[in-house]
Amino acid sequence: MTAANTLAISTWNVNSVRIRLDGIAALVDAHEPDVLCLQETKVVNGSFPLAAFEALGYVHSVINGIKGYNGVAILSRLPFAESGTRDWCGKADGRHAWATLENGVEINNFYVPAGGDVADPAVNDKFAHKLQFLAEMINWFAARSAPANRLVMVGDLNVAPLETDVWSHKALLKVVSHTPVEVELLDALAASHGWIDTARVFTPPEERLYSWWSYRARDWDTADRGRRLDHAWVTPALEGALRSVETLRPARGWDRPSDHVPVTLTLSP
DNA sequence: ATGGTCGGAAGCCGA
Repeated sequence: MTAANTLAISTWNVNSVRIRLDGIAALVDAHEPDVLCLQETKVVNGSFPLAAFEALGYVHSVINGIKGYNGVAILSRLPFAESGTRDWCGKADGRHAWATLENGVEINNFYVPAGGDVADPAVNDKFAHKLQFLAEMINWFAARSAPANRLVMVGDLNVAPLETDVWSHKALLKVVSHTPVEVELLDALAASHGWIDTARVFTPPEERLYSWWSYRARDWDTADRGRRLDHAWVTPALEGALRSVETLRPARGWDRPSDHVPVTLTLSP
């Protein structure tokens, strides 16, 4: 548990929760999050390794898994006042879970579709799905009550919006995750509810910042061809509560790493 | 240079 009156929330695309339990324990050692928001858990709810999380003190949970791919989960040391899951784009494909803590802070954990390889919705259904998913998020949050609500949104949003969120802006302009149409949708999502991109409060936009490096690189660290796909946003009501955002780059070099690293947001709500 | 490597419902598919 972090110090009194602080709330630490880690988001991590683990690329299989069952194979990443050692890494999760290492993340807990490093950041001592109160709440863990995981994506790509890749396991049905009945086979989720809850006991491993309970042993680390995360006795409260909401999980939304499907067989073999996708899947999200929120594991918490703090109790929930409410929690649930939601389907998007008419698919029960394990991409959203939410939980409201007893202090009223609502945490939304998303796994936005990656979008496939071709950045054209007319020929690539996965890209069309991604754009529709982001559009639904915009409408959903815009229709909610005032941004005075204390909301957190974290997860693998699969979009790197800033030029410094990718290793080469020019080289990735036509690569899914950094195309203008995706970036415009993510910007519209942020604007729709006044969301604050918290990592960029602490790391200036001029500075490169990544959370994902491909498995396919021969030497991910030296090549450093990363992208910032994992995000932690808060509504303006929590702006004054922001304390830190840490991106755990060393996790990419751990044994059996995920291709994403954890991002931990600390608030004094 | 259009490959490369992971993880799972495997021997392919999604990332």
